[in-house]
Amino acid sequence: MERSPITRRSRGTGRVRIEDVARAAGVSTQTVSRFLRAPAQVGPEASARIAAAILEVGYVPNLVAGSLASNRSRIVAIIVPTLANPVHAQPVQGLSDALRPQGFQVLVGTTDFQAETEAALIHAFIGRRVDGLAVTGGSFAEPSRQLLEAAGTPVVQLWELPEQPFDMTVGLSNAAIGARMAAHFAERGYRSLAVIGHAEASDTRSAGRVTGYCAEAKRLGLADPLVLLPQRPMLIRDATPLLDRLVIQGVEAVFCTSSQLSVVLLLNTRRLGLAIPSDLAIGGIDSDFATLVDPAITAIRVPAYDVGLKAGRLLLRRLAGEPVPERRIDTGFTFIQRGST
Amino acid sequence: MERSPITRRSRGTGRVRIEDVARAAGVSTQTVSRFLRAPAQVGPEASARIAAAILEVGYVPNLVAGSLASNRSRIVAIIVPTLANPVHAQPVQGLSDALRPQGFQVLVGTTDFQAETEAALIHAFIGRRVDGLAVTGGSFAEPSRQLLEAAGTPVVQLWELPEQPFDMTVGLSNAAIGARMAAHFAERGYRSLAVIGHAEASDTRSAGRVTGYCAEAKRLGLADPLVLLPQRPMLIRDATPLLDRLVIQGVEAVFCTSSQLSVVLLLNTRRLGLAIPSDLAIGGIDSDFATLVDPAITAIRVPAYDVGLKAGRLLLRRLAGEPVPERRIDTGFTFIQRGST
DNA sequence: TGGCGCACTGTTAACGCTAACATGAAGCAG
DNA sequence: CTGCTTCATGTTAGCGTTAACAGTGCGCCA
Repeated sequence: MERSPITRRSRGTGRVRIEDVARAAGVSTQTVSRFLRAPAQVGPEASARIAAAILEVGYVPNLVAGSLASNRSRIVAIIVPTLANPVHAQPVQGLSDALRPQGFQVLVGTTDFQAETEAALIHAFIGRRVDGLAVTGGSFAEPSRQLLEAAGTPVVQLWELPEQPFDMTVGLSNAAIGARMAAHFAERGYRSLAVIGHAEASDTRSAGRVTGYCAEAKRLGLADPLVLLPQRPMLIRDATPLLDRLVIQGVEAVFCTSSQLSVVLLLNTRRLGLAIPSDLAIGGIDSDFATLVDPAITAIRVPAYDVGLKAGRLLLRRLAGEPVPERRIDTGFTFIQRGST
Repeated sequence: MERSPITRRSRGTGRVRIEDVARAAGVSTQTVSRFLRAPAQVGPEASARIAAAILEVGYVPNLVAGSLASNRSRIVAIIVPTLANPVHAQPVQGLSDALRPQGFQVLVGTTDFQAETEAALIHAFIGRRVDGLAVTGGSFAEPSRQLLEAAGTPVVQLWELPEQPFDMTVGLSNAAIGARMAAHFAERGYRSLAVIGHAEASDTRSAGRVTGYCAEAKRLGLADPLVLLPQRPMLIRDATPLLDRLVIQGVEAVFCTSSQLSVVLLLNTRRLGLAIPSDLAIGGIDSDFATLVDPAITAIRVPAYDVGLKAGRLLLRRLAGEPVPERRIDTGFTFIQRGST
């Protein structure tokens, strides 16, 4: 069985390689590689010739090959439920801004709130050998945990502050948000409180806010707040019955745990002839529209951009091999008093 | 110069490789590779043993190595100005949804409207050997064009409809949007029109809408609309002087070229005692809040999600080697009449 | 003057996968 | 039974880079 000598078709991509640069500059490929990754290690004449050669031949380094050889991809992935909601899109922006200066790129995956999609994304991202991963929410399924542990990929959870994070976490306390609003209402002299949350059990964020709000009301000696949990997302026509209910119950101040809710509510008070805040005080979560309505809405601003930014910085520190003393970062939140309370 | 035999430290990552699966299943690595990429080519017994072996040894394919060998990364990149604005975040979601089922991942880059950042991102993405690229807006700088042409990467431009796209494009005509609103106003009997746009020259979107609006007004024999181009982004306190101006000039209907603008304007009409639409009709661009105000705002909905989705499908067709007859896709837009006109 | 360290550059062998080609067995028409 | 095709699988040689190691030459100090 004689084998014919190399007649095999070349697999080359025809693109400029590091070798072409090396030849044009009269150095070895390794020197070119060093020039790109650690310029300080390369002498001035060689640097000048390499820089010229790169422009001359039009070289764009193949980062895929580099990743394979170095076992570092310089890619960080982020998993969010959806990009349609700015509260989830902003952390992606923050992460991207933190990482870009260091030459990292961001892979995004959206789950549409499906746990199995999240698991599939984690699998795919580990396959891509991402250097780090940011995941919205607090809990992964067991196979994902094992996968991540086996891969040793640094992971940051976003928005949650579990006592024992899986690896690292950046978030804030929703209970503290609720408590802060309750304390504000108490301070302003409102005695009869209510809160409108979200019925879906998976929305732990809203649930935490409701819990913190009620706990603080109790601690301050107020009556138990009226807790309303509409089933559906809030629409404009749902506002009137809700408001009726609040008025009938003699509620003086209401906290809406989502940003849209407070705006919808406020826009509908006028129809019922309610004066804000004298007949009813409204507190909510901040958004662009909280300041557009009249009166502007007292609100708590959650630092969505910061969550991503700080997650990115945490990952960078870890990837640089620096110690990360604080594996659990509380971003806090901002309370903004406006006319509605 | 005798060289000592292999004492070199292994560079292996210690992770499970395709070879481990092959050994456990009693087949060659190539068969495992085929099982993963083209299962139909692998016999049933071998398939069963490979599937079992993968679970047994906990194999996660290294897609970086695969990309290098096959020269296909199964990554598509998208460049947007910012993710803070839903109109730009939505196409990312659409692209992601179109590509995920086919095993593609999405790399996002944000430019913050800086041309040089865009160029740097394009360079980095080509270095990553992305299989396709979606870019917001119509024009790249010359070095980027050359880079993209040399790399042969399929490119979709988003939001624009140039006569001669660089490669492919998915967008809509802003002039048509303006014209549609002008036609609507004319049809409803409004004779004295105005438009509030955006002064920044880089905002070609707003400029196109203004142009189309005025052209259609002229075509319909109406007087030239009053064109207002506020310098700053619209704040609540800017609304009153603008409204004053509209009233003084006897304007009957105004078109706001951005979504927030129309809401701000409408929310401020009440203070001035203006009745909508009898004293002033307001048309705008759709957003969540267009239906929350009273009256709800007649608006044009731009299909941001669809722009990304269709861009993704276009790229997929191209990457599958299918012919792409329509390199220029007009997504159109939706006109929604509500109470404000 | 010799020895040592430092700065710079070069050589070799992976990294983990897949394209291209090869092989062998089975099917099948003539 | 021959020659041809098809199917399933194996073998070989990269893909383009970087880690690890090996010089080489120079300056500096004892």
